[in-house]
Amino acid sequence: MKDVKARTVFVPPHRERGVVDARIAEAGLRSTAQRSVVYGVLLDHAKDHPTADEIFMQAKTEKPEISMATVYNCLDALVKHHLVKQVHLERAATRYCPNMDEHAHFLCETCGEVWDFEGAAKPRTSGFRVPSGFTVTQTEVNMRGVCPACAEQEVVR
Amino acid sequence: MKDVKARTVFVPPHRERGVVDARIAEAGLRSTAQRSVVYGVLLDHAKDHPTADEIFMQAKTEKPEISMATVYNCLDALVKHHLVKQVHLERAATRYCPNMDEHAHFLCETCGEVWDFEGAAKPRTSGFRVPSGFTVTQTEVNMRGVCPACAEQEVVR
DNA sequence: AATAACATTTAGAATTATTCTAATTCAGAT
DNA sequence: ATCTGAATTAGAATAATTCTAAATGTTATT
Repeated sequence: MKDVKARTVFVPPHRERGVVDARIAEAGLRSTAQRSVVYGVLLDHAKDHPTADEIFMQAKTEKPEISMATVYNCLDALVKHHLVKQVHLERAATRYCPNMDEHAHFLCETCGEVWDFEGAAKPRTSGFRVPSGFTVTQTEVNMRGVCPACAEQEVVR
Repeated sequence: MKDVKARTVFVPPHRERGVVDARIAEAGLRSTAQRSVVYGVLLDHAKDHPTADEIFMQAKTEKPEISMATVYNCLDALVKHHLVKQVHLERAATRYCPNMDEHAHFLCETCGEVWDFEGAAKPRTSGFRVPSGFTVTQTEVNMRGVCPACAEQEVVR
């Protein structure tokens, strides 16, 4: 009874079998089931900038045995191998972002949501005086303000 | 016995009696002894980007009754009134910076120290596509890499 | 296929940072 | 001097993250 008919599930292109694993391997990481799930979850929720806890909960639906410690381990490995960025916007849980293109993060101070703003050339130390002797390997730009939806609410109120 | 001779203590200009309180009041904050100490400590250690805990320990030497909760309250008030910036560089304790001039923060990934890099015009959304409807009130630029001292060590090793 | 060597995962405890609570004290206006 | 709301306090509570030691999985070698 090998070919029980599987329910048809839409698999988005970035989650196709092997694609995620291949990217992990390319980055020089041993690809394990857990890393694959964690990275996959992040790719699915690229716009959401989820926290470790949110990733954990989602990962559990795909792999119920996964533990929180593993989620942290995986995230650390992914960060170290430049597949994922940590985003520190608030005095709250760290968020994770798999979009490695140059972009800024915008935090709406009213609703707490986070957006990506695209832009700019790669090594943007531009505009700042980097003293000689310092090597800059990464730059992060965080903005805060009010998003359109919240601005709308203000007007109504 | 009113005029016991006080030991002569050097008071740096930014800590002169009243100056700190005046700044707090100007910012629209009620000036209390605790806020004054917390802000004063920050001004003394502007280059250190101390954590709440470090500020607490230093503040205690000036005002032993102060509590950690008050340090957090004060810092929140100072941040809200734009006398101090929160700096979120790592997955560690939030740091605080009383330098409100436009500048970037640089974290040395080897030794963990933080520097200020001066620069740039005020509302620097420059280089990023801010979608219409978003209002940006603040921008924070964080860089990471290796500081000169640590680079030196590398070479020697 | 079995083995060795090593990396990864796991559950749960431990630690650290931050927030909350309720009682007390204080600052500024009257 | 008194009043009122805001600020402070100690300590408990919560939340995020790290640590630990045992178990499991992976890869290279036979």
